[in-house]
Amino acid sequence: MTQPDMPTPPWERPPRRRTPARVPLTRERIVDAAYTVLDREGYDRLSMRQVAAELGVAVSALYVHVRDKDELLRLMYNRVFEGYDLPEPDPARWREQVMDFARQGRRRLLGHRDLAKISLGNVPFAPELLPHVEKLLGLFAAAGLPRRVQAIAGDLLSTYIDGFVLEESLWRDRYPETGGNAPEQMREEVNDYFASLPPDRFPNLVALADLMMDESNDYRFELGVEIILRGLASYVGEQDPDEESRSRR
Amino acid sequence: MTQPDMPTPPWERPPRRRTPARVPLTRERIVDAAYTVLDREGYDRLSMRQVAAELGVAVSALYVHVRDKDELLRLMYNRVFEGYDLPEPDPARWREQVMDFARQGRRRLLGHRDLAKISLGNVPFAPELLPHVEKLLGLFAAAGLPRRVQAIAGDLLSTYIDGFVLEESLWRDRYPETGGNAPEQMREEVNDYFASLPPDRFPNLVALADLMMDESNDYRFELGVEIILRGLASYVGEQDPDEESRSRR
DNA sequence: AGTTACAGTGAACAGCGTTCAGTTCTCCAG
DNA sequence: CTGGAGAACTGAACGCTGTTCACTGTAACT
Repeated sequence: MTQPDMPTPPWERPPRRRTPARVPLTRERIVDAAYTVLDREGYDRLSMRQVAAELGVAVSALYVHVRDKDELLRLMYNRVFEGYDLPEPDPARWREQVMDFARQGRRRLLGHRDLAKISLGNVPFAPELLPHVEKLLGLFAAAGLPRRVQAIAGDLLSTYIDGFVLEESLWRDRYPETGGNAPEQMREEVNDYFASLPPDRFPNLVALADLMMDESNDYRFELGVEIILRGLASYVGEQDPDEESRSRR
Repeated sequence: MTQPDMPTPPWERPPRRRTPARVPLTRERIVDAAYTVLDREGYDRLSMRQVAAELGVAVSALYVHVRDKDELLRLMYNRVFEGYDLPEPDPARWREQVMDFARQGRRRLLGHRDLAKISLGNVPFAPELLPHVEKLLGLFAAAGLPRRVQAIAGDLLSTYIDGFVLEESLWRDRYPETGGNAPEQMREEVNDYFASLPPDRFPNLVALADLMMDESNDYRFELGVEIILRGLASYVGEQDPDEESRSRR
């Protein structure tokens, strides 16, 4: 050990500890590993044991850093929003800005297998996520929406995004193999199925058979967002809807 | 035992077999039991073993009637729509009719604990459910919506309903005990939390604190549906949106 | 140098979905 | 009434799962 009264010569123990021999486990590393397992195995096979194995560590070691699997899933969820940078609200362009938010959200959820399943099980009220909620609300406020509409618009939009992506991944799960042209084949089969229904009992389904499973998820997604946007826009400048019923209570 | 050579008196064994001693297991009875377990234990504790125990039967007996747990969940999901009776489409009242569908959907999902979780994991394309999809589409067709909007409107609406109810139940799960006034207390706590945020960093959240967790889920739900309805209504009579981009492909 | 604090270990527990070789029961043909 | 076919159901087992706990080894501080 070093003498207390002598300065330590620099070559002796250069930094006090160069490499901690064992890389210490951290929440970050655990979440990283969890994402690796998620992408490789999918949500149903995402288990504490798999995550531990990915890190070359005993299962119980995880529980030192993470209360339980639920907390791990919450930590994974929080990361979905990392690096989301919403622009300053521009009242003139709020619709494009919200559409952009939606597109970005979908892209992030599609970035990891089954991530939508995790997202739907959580409410974005973790402290780390509040800045993002705040910014989205800012967009709606700038648009001039009534307060009550502002308060619900974020929910409505996020629910749609999560639900849409979840449905995308459900279809993917049902047609897992079949090589590269799986989505194409799936679309064809489903459309054929709808088209083959008895037209007297299912006139509308038959008539829309070609559109139920559109060739472009992107288009269907954006049309959905557009419908919501038009609904929101119809409230611009209005009084809080049903305001009097509130003061009546 | 009855004597072999004597005619059986009618009161002895009136029909050849009165009660089959063991009530035969059927899909119906299994789904019934599954709902009982779901209501009592919740989705996470809904297991094949619990269902079997509920029926007083070995686990493996279930697998004679049901391929796997996934199929059981699908059967449970199908029952959500049982007895849904949509009215004949009335073009003049399509908005009320759709709102009614939404209200009915939410009420059904709220009818059993965690049912929304099951609903979100399924697409309503089982043969038994197609009549309901057909009828909903009929409403949109009668409204005079463009075909592509018709094709997506059902998805949009169902996703919203499922997502909204799921979120309701997530909040319920987080505040399970605390007696009768749990929702009231929860609302207060959450609102206070939002109101206590630093106003310079979260101006919008603070400003909307009183509305984020409204006193009335009913009101928030219907406002969401109303937004969607207004968005849909804005398309009435329009050409298929982006139609030319489709023919361009 | 000895002590303290703790990250990480390995075994264990209870419960899960699913399978399968057997047993039991029902019903029909002879 | 008997015998047998076939379905319905059982019990045990396999390999998973989340979580806990007494333990070991290492690092840091006095």
